[in-house]
Amino acid sequence: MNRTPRPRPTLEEVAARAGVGRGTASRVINGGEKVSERARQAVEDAIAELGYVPNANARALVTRRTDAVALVIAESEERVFGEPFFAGIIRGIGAALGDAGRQLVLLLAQASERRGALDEYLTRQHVDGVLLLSLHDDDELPDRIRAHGLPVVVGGRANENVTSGFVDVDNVQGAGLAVAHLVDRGRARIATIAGPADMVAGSSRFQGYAAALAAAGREVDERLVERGDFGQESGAAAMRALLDREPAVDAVFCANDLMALGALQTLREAGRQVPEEVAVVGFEDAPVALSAHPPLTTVHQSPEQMGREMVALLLETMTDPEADRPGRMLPTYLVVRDSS
Amino acid sequence: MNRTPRPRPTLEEVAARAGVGRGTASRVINGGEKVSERARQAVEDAIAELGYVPNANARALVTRRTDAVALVIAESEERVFGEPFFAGIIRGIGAALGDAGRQLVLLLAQASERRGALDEYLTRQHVDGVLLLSLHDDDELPDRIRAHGLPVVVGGRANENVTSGFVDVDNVQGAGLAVAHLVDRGRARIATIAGPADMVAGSSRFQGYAAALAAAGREVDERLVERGDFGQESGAAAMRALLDREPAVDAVFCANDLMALGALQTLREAGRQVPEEVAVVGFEDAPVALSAHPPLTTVHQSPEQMGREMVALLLETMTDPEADRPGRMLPTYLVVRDSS
DNA sequence: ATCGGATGTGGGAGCGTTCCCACCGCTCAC
DNA sequence: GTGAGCGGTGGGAACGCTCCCACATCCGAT
Repeated sequence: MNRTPRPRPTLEEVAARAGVGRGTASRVINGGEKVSERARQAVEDAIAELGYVPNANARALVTRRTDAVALVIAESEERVFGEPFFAGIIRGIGAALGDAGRQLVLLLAQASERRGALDEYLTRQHVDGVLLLSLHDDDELPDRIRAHGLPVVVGGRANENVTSGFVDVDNVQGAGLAVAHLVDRGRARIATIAGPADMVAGSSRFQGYAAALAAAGREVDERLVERGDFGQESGAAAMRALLDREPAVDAVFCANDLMALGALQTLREAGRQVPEEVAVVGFEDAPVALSAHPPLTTVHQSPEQMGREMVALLLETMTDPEADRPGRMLPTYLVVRDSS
Repeated sequence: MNRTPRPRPTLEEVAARAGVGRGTASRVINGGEKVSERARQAVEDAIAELGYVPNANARALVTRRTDAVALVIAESEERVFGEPFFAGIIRGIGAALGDAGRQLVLLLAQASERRGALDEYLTRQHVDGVLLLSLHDDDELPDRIRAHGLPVVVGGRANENVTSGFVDVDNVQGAGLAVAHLVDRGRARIATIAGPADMVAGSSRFQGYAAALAAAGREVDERLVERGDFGQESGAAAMRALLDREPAVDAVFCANDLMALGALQTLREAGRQVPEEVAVVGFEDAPVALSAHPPLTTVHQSPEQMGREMVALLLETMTDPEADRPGRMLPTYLVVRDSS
């Protein structure tokens, strides 16, 4: 049906039909001030009859804004759709943008060969701002984007010296919480399975571990430190190494839940009781933490709140690009379950 | 630095700098035919010096195309980021669109209250076409979109009588494969744990089950039919019901892998050997199928291919919106592992 | 010489908006 | 009665691009 889709009506046509000028019609559409009730009604009727929809391109051309914000995720589909962290943060972002009357546009920065296309898309005035999610090392994407005058907010810094606005979890504080808890529980030899040193989440959680030990008057014992890659298997391997080297270990703080799961697995295989003989604490409070055996004590972070915070920061930057805004650190808290 | 971000250069400025006309500059940018080497060089230099980037809105305003395609996923973040199916299909779509020089824009149709905003976005000439992913029942979204003259392709029909172009897995054929396999293995009492009757994936897989039994000269025995909701727990419950009612059951075809996992769990608890006493076959070939105990025999479908196919269909529709294009059914094949 | 056809080129028109200014008709104060 | 002020209105200009037509140039064929 309707084989010939007549061209979309323009504002001019709406105005003509309503018997008013183009200006008045425009005013009605844009929350019009100073329009008589009579004119407003006529325009609204005309819009309904014609099925008029404004052309966003024409509008953006003159207003220089699109009311859309891009969320760029620089990870493989596998990771994005694997970690529940992303679901949470996207929910937060979507909700906050919706409240602000803006549309969320999600872009995956998959293969690096496609990076060019992404760049173009962002640069060509399709969106008013960019949220960037990537826990990766030295990505020049944020700088490239900003070079084009687009506001950017990064979620989870890639390295310590980010120049742009960012929102991140306070990793140092969170790790400190976890370790202080283990100290409180009277644990004597508190080990850690740290994350990669070249990721902020890795290095700063280790930093928090060291700080909390220092606060308790202890020192970091290299024999009690192992590193993993945030994967479960690496956690298991690290735990084996720790047990070999230091059988007397009675607690371990893992830089994320997945590695904690691996540690739990190794401990089970080694016949060590958790938490009686060895206490285990994770970081993230991912859903798996709850269903682990035993349920995992872990540092809770809220991806949803992180998303909201990113949006808030971006909106501020958009209204006043000049102000130097500091990054935002989100607090964490400890969820004590049965593994400690 | 650069506190006053001078306005973006326009095409006119590029042309002036290169000492050519606006038309020539435009020609260079758009894969220009009929441009002298000299002019091309001058324009390219000017572009580089000025850091010129075309304004997509201005371009779209006159060309009436944006070279962007939206992928709308009408599911909760939880589901989207839970099922690996989505990761696969998005990879396929992204790759295919990239090959076609188009940008993928992902939109989540989360809370229904936000549906209005989504509608607007799609309608206002931001994208040239829409891919819709939703396995839900009676969604009017596709029709609304099409009413605005936007080409749409739906992935996985919601119901039998879809009017739009769609791409779906051939569920009937796949289920038939699975059941025929069980018949071949000499199974006598082949049960099924079907999906919801109001989803195509549910009803047509059941249909395939019935057809394969008929082909083997058997009839559907209502006592061997249970229904689940595609969740693991529902599969476990259904299996319990089957065992209670018909202890002699020696095979079960599950409408998806997750329910098969649940069934496996129940069988283990009931002390039944798989596959010796009871054979289990799933549908989907999700990653979990491989890591199940025992590894699950299942019907393989390729979400990635489905994504590519959706894009192909959409591109065709975009070049010729008139032609009535039939939906596309993708074939499946059986992956035999240790559970049958 | 003259012409016809490539090959390049410049720039006007127009895409559908918003912005803004000029202007209209009233009312109210003086 | 005059003028200031206000609610309301119409439409020109501009946003930055592509399209297309007119035109200028140069070549080889007649």
